[in-house]
Amino acid sequence: MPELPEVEILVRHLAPLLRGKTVRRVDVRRAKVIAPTTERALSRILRGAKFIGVERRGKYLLFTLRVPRRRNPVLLVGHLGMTGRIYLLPKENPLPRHAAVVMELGRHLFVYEDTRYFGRLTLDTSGPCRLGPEPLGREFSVDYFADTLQRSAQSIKVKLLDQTLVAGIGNIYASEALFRARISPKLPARRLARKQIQHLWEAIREVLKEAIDCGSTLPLDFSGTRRRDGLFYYGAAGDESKFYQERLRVYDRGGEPCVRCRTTIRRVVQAARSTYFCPHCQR
DNA sequence: CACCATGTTCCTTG
DNA sequence: CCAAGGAACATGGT
Repeated sequence: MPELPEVEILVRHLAPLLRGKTVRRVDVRRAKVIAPTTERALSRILRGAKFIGVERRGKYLLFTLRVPRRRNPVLLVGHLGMTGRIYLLPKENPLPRHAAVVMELGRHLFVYEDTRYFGRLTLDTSGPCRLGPEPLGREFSVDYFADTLQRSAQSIKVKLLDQTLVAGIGNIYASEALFRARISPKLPARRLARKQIQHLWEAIREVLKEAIDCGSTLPLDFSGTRRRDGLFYYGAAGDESKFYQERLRVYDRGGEPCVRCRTTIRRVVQAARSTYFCPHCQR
């Protein structure tokens, strides 16, 4: 899935394109992704609604729309799961096989496609309501981070994936941040020293900021017409994503030498997910 | 066929 | 009650 940086880049891309556009028609092709909203309800509320803005919260996309004859704007919540994509497609182009929700907007279609259908595009706001603070925001202080970590026996890697602790870190950036901070992913959260917590806090912010900077300087193509799909994250096709992948220091580098000490990078499984780390640099 | 995959939620076990 | 681990969700790539 896109983690925080990928969603941030997508939101920045979509915001100016969507602002002022009116939804003419809503086509739900996979009911699961709008649950618990029904197709009737989604269609009734969104038809005639106009996009005001798009924001990101953690890994969620928040679309705000003004609805005719309604006081308050409506919030449409998106989450890309592992394989979700959102882009505008010229009307004459064929729809992708796994188009889950399609909205007609003038000459373009708003397409939410998702091969595995793990993501969401819904009126249900409970997802983003459960999130912890933004890692790049004011609320995410070192003190808050330390207080929360001291109360958990969970391994620090698994803890970083807890979206109620801090929102937006996923499997890739959890490994990357721990490598940067030189902390073992297996260390129980409560056993981190204050200095390590400070380092990890900085590493998280640096890793995320650098990924956003990287994405915002690349010439991304969001057209969705194969090849480069605009999502520059790990696993995407195209030269840009290769360039991006090279920036990851440990993720998916099991068996390769550590860039700092040449020790072989190890892959371990924690909470059923892969973790990559350098057993020498990270103790 | 085997195993792996950017995420979240739910269930079981201890 | 809580934490931890695993399965489920669904599809595709290697």
